[in-house]
Amino acid sequence: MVVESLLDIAEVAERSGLAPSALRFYENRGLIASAGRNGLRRAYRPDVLERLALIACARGAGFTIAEIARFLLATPDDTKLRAHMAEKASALEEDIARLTRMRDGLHHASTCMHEPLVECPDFKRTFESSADHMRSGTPDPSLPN
Amino acid sequence: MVVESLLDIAEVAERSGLAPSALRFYENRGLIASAGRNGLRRAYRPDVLERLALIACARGAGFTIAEIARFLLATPDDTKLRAHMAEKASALEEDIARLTRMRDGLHHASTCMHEPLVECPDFKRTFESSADHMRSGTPDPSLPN
DNA sequence: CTGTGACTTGAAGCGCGGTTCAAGTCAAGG
DNA sequence: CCTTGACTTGAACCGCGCTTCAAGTCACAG
Repeated sequence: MVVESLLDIAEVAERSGLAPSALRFYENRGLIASAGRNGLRRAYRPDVLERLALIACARGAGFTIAEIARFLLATPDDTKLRAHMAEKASALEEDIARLTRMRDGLHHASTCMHEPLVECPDFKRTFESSADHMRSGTPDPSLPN
Repeated sequence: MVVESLLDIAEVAERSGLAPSALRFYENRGLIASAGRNGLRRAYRPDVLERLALIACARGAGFTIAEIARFLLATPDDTKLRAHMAEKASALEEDIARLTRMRDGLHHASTCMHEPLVECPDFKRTFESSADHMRSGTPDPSLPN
């Protein structure tokens, strides 16, 4: 018999809302580890759920599986990784700003009466700064041929 | 002869920062329209740049190409779509909250001295509410790239 | 007329994040 | 013993958002 306090993969799947295939996939990629087997079945320590919550959040924040794997191995002396994290944090800052603008734009869009919607000046204004970012580094000043 | 004020695909590509292949792809999917040809070459009206900014923003906010296509066809009487937009707006609200939490977590992580980082209680606390969200079952949204 | 060279097309390929599938293994039950 | 049924594996496949490729077409220079 195997230790009792461990969770079967099926149970972890149910409680985490992830498919068993996803759990195996994560294990394969080094995001989680199984603590043993019960016959063929993977058995996980309960704290895997906590880790899965973290992974879900990171995924939601746009991190790739590979990045998350690296972050999970972090130790205090890994200064490179720390720098990387700080970098990511400020990237998130920008993402948050973008999403906020988008939210406001959508909010307006859902009640605006312009036809078509795309031509609504208020709606357009939402994206002015994004357009600026696009124009960074354009050598050509004038339009017509 | 073709109208003069139009932009060649190459110019649009340069000014938008997108690859020509991406522009063709978008056109193929109905996100943008070319206003004519100059020989074989697509010619775009200048306002396509504005639209591309909008598309970039929407993409960044996690909308799929197909969704964006639908949104761009919106008219004021399309109440279904309006509802959909409002829905998306509040989904963004959640995304923003999640990203904010993640940013704070990363911020702390980049200076925390726990070994391993994953065991830091402060860091963990960042994800408590996410864990709750897992138990209530959620069809995980995903962000790009 | 013949390059040249940037475009055109549709189709195939890629990286990501998984899911699905075929085939195999195990523990328990009859 | 044999069956059942949930798991195991590696490999193939999927949808997305493009990119790349092969082959073709065009305008213009010489």
